[in-house]
Amino acid sequence: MEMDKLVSLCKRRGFLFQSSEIYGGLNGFWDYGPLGVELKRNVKEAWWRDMVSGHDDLGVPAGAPEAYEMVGLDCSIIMHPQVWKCSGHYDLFHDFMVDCRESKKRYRHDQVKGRWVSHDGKRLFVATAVEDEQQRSDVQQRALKYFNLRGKDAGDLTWETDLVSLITVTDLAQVLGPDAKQLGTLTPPREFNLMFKTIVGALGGEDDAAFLRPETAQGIFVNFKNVLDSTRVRIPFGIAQTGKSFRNEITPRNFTFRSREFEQMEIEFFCHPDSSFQWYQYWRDRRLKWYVDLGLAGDRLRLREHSADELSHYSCGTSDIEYAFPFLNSGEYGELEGVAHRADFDLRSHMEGKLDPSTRPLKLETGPDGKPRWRGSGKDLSYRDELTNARFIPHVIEPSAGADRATLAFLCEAYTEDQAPDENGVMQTRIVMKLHPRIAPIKAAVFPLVKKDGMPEVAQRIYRDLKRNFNVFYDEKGAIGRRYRRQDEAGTPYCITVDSQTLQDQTVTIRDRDTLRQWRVNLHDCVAELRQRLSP
RNA sequence: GCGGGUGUAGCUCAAUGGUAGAGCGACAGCCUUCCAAGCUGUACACGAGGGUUCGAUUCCCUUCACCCGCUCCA
Repeated sequence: MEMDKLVSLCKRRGFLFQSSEIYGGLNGFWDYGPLGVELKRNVKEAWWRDMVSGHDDLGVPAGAPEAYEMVGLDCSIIMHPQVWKCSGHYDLFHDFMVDCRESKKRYRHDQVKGRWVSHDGKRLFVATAVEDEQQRSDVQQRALKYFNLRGKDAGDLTWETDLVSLITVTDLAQVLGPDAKQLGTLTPPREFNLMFKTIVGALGGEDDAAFLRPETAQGIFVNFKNVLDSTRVRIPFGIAQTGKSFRNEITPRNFTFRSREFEQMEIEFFCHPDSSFQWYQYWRDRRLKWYVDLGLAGDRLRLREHSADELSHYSCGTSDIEYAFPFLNSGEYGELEGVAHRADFDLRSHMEGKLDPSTRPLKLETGPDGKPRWRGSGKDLSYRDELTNARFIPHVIEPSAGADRATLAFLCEAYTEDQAPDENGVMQTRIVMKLHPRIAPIKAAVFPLVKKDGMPEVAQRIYRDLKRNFNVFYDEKGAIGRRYRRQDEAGTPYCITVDSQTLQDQTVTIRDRDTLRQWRVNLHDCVAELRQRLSP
């Protein structure tokens, strides 16, 4: 499937529009149209129902170590700035970058290392961005090459310093960039604010800076104690939240896949450290199955377990649920959801202060003065087992899904072109969105076969009956075939048609979107018929 | 952020330094007894800003957006 066909259909039928389109659009922002908003709401509602409100707190789900509870939360988008300092986002999202005008490459300012060297009265800083062990040899080779010397002449070079960070260099004109052949090709370091900054208070200045959340998860961690104190939940349990998050992506791309404003569906699942790996496996498999059950079956969906060197030091497992989006190259997958074992990193960070994720066991990150880089809340976020009186900091499993990415994947998977006969029996190309009935924006359309003989009146009564239960659509205009095809493009799974036989025996036809099969049911049974077919 | 490409009606596309045309779609009406192209009619567009010019949708510059590649991000 070519992506532009789907993009065109989304625009044409009102699934997705570019944000602020009449003003030329805004990079990285998208709007959901009348069909799109129904689809995305259905995706979020299916997630909430399947994970939270419909969860059976008493039973042990297949694959789970034991029964568990689920509760929800909806926290503010703007939180105390200290939240992001302790979570690590503040440091991580404020990188300084330098670009190379010659090689067109971009580097993190603090990660570029190099040495001052001089030869024949010329002095320069040879920079490198290769891995630690190879930095010295890379610097030497490139210095020799620059001065047009052979390897055996390495002794002619005068090294003024050992490897130092590019941060220490003020005059970029004397720098040989990591992939450059000429001097002075690096731009001055520029700050990348990956968190959206805003001001709290009408008279606020820089001291009142706050951030739009880059993830919903931190709101759950900072409310962990509130939930414990107000709900009687006991470990193991999960807190779920859906909501908007914001990241100032450098390169928004690929339709809605990488947006600057996006919606997440996240669970933080709190459990005992001893059973955390079993819970990680449960959530990984459970979340994959959710996508399969809603229609993402097949090769385009996969679970990818992160390799050991990809994992954070504190994590003993992370998996991505990925989908082979049509805009990616063959063999490439895009992340729909990450299921991460986060151990006690987050709760401890909000207690003690920002932890250094590269330490094991985790230690507080300290500044140049030896004091904590960012102070935590100082509140006790440990958990006391009321049966054993044991006190511990829970470990966390985090299934973090993108609502817009899931919605986009469902759209991509649903887009189908097949052949269907026209009124003369000639096969015509048909565009049909084969969305799972649970997430389809319109559940059924009701038509009178023709606009006369009392058929519209009967069809309207059926429409009103159904409308109390489902989002259904009534249409009496034009040829019946055209009305069917319109609903195919909207992804409506069923069409109910009143014909002349209805007037005799009170039955109507129901047409299946995917098979084009039709069968008759009594018009009073339409609600029951649909309910049975739309239930999870 | 860099390089390349693209921007004309809701969608897909055309033409032109002298005031834009088609197909599909939409709407109104007619006709239609089950899978889009039967008839009549209607509405709707040169992404934005500036420049050159008597005159710019067309040429130039800037900008915005989208696509491809790199980079980046996770």
